Amino acid sequence: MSLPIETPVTNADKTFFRLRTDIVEGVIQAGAKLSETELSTRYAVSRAVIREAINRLEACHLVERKANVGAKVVTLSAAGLVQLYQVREALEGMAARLAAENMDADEISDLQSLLDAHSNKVSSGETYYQEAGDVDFHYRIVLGSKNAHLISVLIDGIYHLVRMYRVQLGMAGPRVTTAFEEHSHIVRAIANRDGELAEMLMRRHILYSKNNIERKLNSISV
Amino acid sequence: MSLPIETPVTNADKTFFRLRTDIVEGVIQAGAKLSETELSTRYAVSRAVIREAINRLEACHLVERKANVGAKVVTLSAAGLVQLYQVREALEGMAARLAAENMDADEISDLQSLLDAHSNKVSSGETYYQEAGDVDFHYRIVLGSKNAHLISVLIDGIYHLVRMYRVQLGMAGPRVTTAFEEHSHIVRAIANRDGELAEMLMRRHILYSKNNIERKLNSISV
DNA sequence: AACCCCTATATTGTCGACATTGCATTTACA
DNA sequence: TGTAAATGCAATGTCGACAATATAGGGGTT
Repeated sequence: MSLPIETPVTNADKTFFRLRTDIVEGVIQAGAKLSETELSTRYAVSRAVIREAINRLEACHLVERKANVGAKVVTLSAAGLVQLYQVREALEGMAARLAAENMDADEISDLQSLLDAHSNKVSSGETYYQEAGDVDFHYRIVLGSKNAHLISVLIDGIYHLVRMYRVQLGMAGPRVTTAFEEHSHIVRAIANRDGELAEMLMRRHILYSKNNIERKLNSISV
Repeated sequence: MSLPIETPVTNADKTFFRLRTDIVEGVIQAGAKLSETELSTRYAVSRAVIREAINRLEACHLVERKANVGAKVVTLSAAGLVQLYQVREALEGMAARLAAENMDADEISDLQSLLDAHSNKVSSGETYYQEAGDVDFHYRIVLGSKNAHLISVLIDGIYHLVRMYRVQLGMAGPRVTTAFEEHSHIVRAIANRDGELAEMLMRRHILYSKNNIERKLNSISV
């Protein structure tokens, strides 16, 4: 996959990435307190490095901080999930519209062949690739919008939270075939340079996705 | 006005707010380099405080940072403005939709009376109050969405950048009466609990606003 | 004269120590 | 006995010093 890899250069970068994956994957529990001193000994770096990492985690809404008290990992809730998907709907809808206007031809054909590849994997029953494929698809459209703000908010922020919900609710690969068809229709709209339709389809796609994960969440807890 | 005021508690908070206003108001020029040592002497705080402030400024897209090199204030451009307003359109459109669903009755009547007050000020020719009134209106709708992500991204991030464009392009009070009518229609849609219409109207309102400021920008530079 | 390498300097990254704040336990008083 | 002030502790906030890195300038070579 041709996704731009984030390359950590400084120690604070590495610590930030480690902490982020640990939080998203649930190694550090949701709602847990992040003690600066404890983390600095655990990761063998100074408290300044930990502080910078925590500040960045706060910026992407994975932890909440209170002055003179400390930082906590965010807690997952049904309300939070709904709000998250509302923002996704707005932003990714716009991203699809802009992608229809701004992606160049070879990017679109790449996207189409990506979809074909996924089609093969799915029909051969590879459940592993499902989430990766979904993520890959959405990434390309967001990047195709060529809008730096959109890209930053979604890829650096929201997607990590979305993944945190997915992982911690144990969503392996739901509604595969239907989602695949929705992806197809979106790509077709983009190829036709129909931004308005692309936005509509993307918003519905995310709405369905939200309803699905929400149902799962309600069936598990409370 | 009943806007929630950010209260700085720590030294890093104060420094962050000071730096932010200095950047938005143009006291620190767009594109200027932010030297940690220089700022620490200028503001009489340690470099750690400055670093934390700069990190937060980076999080809200007011400065850009490169590892082992330093931080620069963002530069304003026509393309950047367009992208910013595309995000605004998506997010505030959704905010208006959610406000129509989630604001309670007294919040809506407050919003209505706010609009009436502005109407008086505008017809009496107070140009000063125009931007404050506009900001106040948009703030209330965003807060009325009751969506924490939406609120955070817009109020903590995007609005400061928008204001930076306004201030540095010398936009005093453009298209007052037309904007006021647009506000009226949006409030009416919200009062009727018509989220779909509220979103449409808000998106158009922001589109018009973008076209206006864009025209101004093109007439000044290049 | 043009190019490359090397060195000097200034800036950022990292660290450990100290100051200050919040919280829990204890103690004094009504 | 219940409440409230006082105290001790642990965590965060802040600081100055040291280490690592990038950039600019000079010197040497072809």
